Amino acid sequence: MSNSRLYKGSLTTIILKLLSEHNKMYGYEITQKVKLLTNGELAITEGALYPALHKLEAEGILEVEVIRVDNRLRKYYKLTEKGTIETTAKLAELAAYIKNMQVLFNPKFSIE
Amino acid sequence: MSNSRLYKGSLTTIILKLLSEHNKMYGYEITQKVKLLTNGELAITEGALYPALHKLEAEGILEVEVIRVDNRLRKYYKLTEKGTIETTAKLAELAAYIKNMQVLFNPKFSIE
DNA sequence: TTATATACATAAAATATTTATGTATTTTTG
DNA sequence: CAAAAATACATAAATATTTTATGTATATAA
Repeated sequence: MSNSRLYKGSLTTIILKLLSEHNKMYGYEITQKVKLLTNGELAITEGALYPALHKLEAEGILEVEVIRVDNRLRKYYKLTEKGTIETTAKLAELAAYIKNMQVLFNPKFSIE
Repeated sequence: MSNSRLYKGSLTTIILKLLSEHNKMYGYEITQKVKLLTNGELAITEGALYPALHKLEAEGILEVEVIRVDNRLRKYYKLTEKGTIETTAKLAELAAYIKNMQVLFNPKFSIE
């Protein structure tokens, strides 16, 4: 996911956000969408993505639908009801993270 | 560091940024400063902090000065010349991370 | 026809962090 | 005054996430 360690911990949030916007997506599609949106700067590795999707499915956050297209399999994932709630929570966490990084990196001047 | 996984990978960047502003700080002081700035939302655990400081010292990014205050030890860390360069790189990485999260999530956020 | 793109998968290794301890001194509180 | 909390360091086992390295197979582009 880029040589920067900052992305660690962001993968689940990114997946859920994309699925909240696109209704259903399959794994490969997610990698391409992220690459496209970030101009190739962020490339999700398959070794990280697929286990993450399987975990979210096992937790009941995503549900899967397998479709055969041109003799190749696609596993479409979409948010469950629980997943929609979880996405809201993850977005709140991201907002809190950003807020805290903001105060750490844009410190207002202090008297000492 | 909070129950949110998003902070994973941010610790080194936070340490370097604080040291670039405060010249020298000791470990416990860093934990308190972060807690104060984030209103207690982000608490750096000692189990994460001390190994991170030792690693940065071993890499020549930080140098240490041990001082005895009231019969208790303090290990003051400050950026080396290499550490100052590394901090610039880390801040650039943070800017890139934020830019990419921005296009993925569209929040308003800037370092400057 | 060969390389690349599409599409999934897993396992070993690396990395970072949490959780759980540990030591020891100083300060605050009941 | 005794107990608890705060200050200040440290490490080790467990956990979680990601990278790196493979693997399978089909479709399309060069």
